[in-house]
Amino acid sequence: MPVRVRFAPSPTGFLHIGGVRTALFNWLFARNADGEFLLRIENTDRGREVEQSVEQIQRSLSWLGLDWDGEVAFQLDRLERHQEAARALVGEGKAYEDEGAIRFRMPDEGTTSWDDVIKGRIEFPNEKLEDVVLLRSDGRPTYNFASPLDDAEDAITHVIRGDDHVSNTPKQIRILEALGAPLPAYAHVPIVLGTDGRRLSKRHGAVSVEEFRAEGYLPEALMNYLALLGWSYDDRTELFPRDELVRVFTLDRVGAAPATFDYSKLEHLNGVYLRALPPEDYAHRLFAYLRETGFEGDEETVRAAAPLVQEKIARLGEFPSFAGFLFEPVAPDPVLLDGSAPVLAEARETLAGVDPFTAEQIEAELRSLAERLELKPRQAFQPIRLAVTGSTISPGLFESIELLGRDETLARLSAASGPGSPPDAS
RNA sequence: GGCGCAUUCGUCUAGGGGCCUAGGACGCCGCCCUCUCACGGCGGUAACACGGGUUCGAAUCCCGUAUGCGCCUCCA
Repeated sequence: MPVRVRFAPSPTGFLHIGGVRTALFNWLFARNADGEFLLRIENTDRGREVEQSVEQIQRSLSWLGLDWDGEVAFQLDRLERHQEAARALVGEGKAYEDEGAIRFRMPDEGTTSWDDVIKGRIEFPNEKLEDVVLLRSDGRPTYNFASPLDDAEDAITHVIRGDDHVSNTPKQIRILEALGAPLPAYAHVPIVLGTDGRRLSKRHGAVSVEEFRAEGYLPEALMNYLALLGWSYDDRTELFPRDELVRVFTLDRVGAAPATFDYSKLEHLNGVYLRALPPEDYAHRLFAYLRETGFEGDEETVRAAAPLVQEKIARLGEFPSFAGFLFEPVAPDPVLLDGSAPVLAEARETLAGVDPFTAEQIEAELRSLAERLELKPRQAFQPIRLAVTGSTISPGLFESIELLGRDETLARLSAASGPGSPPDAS
């Protein structure tokens, strides 16, 4: 029997990073087995439905490269079949009417159990299973009825979902049995916690895929990180390109304990992916990202600056604060510039005569200038960096100067060394 | 409260009776490289929740306790 899994979010908001990980595990499992990955929207609670969320969910999955098979399904579209099934159960005495709603008759004795692919054997005493509502009085099915029914109809072989569904599972198993439907395998993946040890929520900084995207994370890095949250291949391998992940992923290596989301590790991994990009790709993706976020620098300069920042930043979103000086005027802190006027004036003079105006030539001449002035390289270069880039942190100084161009560089040096700059120039 | 699940460095994890004086990664600290920041290199800090068993031997098996999380909705 071919593997068939589904990701079944409710359209109650954006795709949360914990949900994405569940989707990822489903997708990896399906692709690894050459099976199918379906997307089903569980919208039986119309009241909580959030507009645009279905589009957003699809956009987030697509961005991450989690492609689904077939059309997106909507639970409510199968309303008739749900009602039919409920009526049949009532007819067989397995369910009964209760003030307009239909309830399922759960067994009172014995236990219901299954071998969870991730958590092992789980057993529930039947006396704890209440008679769940199948159909609300308005005729709409509830989640615990619609979900297993749809799974059966879609021939889902493995239900891979968050472990907050563990206690629903025995109920769904009983319903499926009453329906005479085959049981899928269940794999309950632990939830993702925020840094405060609580379930990840909006309190924890970025949690939606869109936010990570906006901050300049690469989808492949996020995927790699998410895969490592609760799953591991061995005791040392951490870098998994997408295809490799698909090849080696197995459910039995998913851990049973909840994991805490670690932003700094994600950032580290993102930096690794960013640095590994071929320079052309890097420039291209950097520019595409900046455009998306509304940054208005010209493409030529962005592309030229790309190699200067590739080794330096871990998120594309750091670009503006790091290389923004190439696109807009700077305002260096006069206090930090105090006493630097002489060096800056000398540098200005030197740079006025550098020819050709290349990083290599600029470096050579500024170094000899430092020597002449008997200054250590950093003593000479730091004020220049400040004057030219407006910050004590910047890409390589000489490359930056070359890119900025001679005129602008000289102007900035003048401005920083000119009268009125140092408060106590007299 | 009931039921369920979980519990190895701060975090993600390796580990499935002797290979563990517990390995890797992120973070953190120090040193080196160095025009700043990063990268890179080297070194360091740091964990088997607790208590009982089982066994010649337990991080690994069993029981209990504690703690955390989840569910207990005509939510999903």
